[in-house]
Amino acid sequence: MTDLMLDDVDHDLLALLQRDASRTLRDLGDEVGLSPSAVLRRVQRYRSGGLLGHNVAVLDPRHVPEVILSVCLVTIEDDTPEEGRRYRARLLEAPEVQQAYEVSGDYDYVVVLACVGMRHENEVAKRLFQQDPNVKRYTTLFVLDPVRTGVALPTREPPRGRASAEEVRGATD
Amino acid sequence: MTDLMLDDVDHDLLALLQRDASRTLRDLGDEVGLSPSAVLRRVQRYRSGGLLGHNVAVLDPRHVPEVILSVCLVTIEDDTPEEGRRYRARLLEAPEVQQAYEVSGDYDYVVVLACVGMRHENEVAKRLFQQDPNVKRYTTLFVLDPVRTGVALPTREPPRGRASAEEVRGATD
DNA sequence: TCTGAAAGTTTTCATCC
DNA sequence: GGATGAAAACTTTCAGA
Repeated sequence: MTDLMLDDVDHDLLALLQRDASRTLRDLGDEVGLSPSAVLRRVQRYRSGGLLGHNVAVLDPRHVPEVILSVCLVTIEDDTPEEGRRYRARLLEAPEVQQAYEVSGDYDYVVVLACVGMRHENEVAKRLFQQDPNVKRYTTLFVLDPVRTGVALPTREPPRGRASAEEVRGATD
Repeated sequence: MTDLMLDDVDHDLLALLQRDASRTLRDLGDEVGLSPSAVLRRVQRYRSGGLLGHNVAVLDPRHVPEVILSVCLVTIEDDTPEEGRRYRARLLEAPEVQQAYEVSGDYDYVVVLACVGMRHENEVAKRLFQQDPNVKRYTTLFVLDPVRTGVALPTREPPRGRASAEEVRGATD
């Protein structure tokens, strides 16, 4: 799939949608200088190009009772492509894996778990890390404060200067 | 603020909204066995209780040209409450900080950066980590593969069994 | 607290620029 | 590509149970 060509209005729209996807087409159009239907056409283009996925509701982790976030740093035993593929499949099977990244550097995977209560957290960590034949070692960092959570991505390097600082800020500040 | 009381329907609705917040009230109501207006009343309750925040559009990082995700493990110099507060404020000023967690264990903060191109990444890491007076040391783990990204939270411990495995899965699988 | 219907908006699409 | 306007669909409110 070839990358979509994005102009300035596209970058602005994508930043706005990542902050609040519930705004109306008219509202968005007013902000970027387009009619509602022109906004819709662009949004449909992002979707069919695979750039824009679903809209999701964001919960505030501080308001979910007993929620425990933890960051697990994982070193795996056997880094063949095939074993890697299988390990990633096991991670994806677990709904508690909120995020998983294959990384370069001192570890092989960074996995963020979202669990309800310590019992749950331990059970999941045991299954995914302690008992997994492909994990050499791992460390758990428990989250004391989720300073910021979000999945907003910049679509271009922000211009230097204060005016653009808000552009890609996540929705859960 | 006191926690909201959530029944089974609430847990189901919250899981559905975290997967796809664009579904209609009628559609959601059909799935959980309520009328559209009953669903609306519950959603409004989550919002006013602070549990449910904005809806956000999720981009696929693999489709954003030049996007670089990196996980930075940070050890800080001076862990007084006041210095910690100031450091978190500096992190929150940077739009490139997609996620930041204060953690217990081998490091003090885990920071996920989302940047456009290596030049941008280096510039941000220099500012937030190398040049920050409160950072003792840090390591950068570059993301080779974003196996899963998302912010879905479970609101209750999932029952054991295959039926519930999809319940809280993120929207970007 | 729910249902069901009415009123007000929004999304969507055909058409023209 | 974008604007306009009409039709369809959705959200929101409220009366009644």
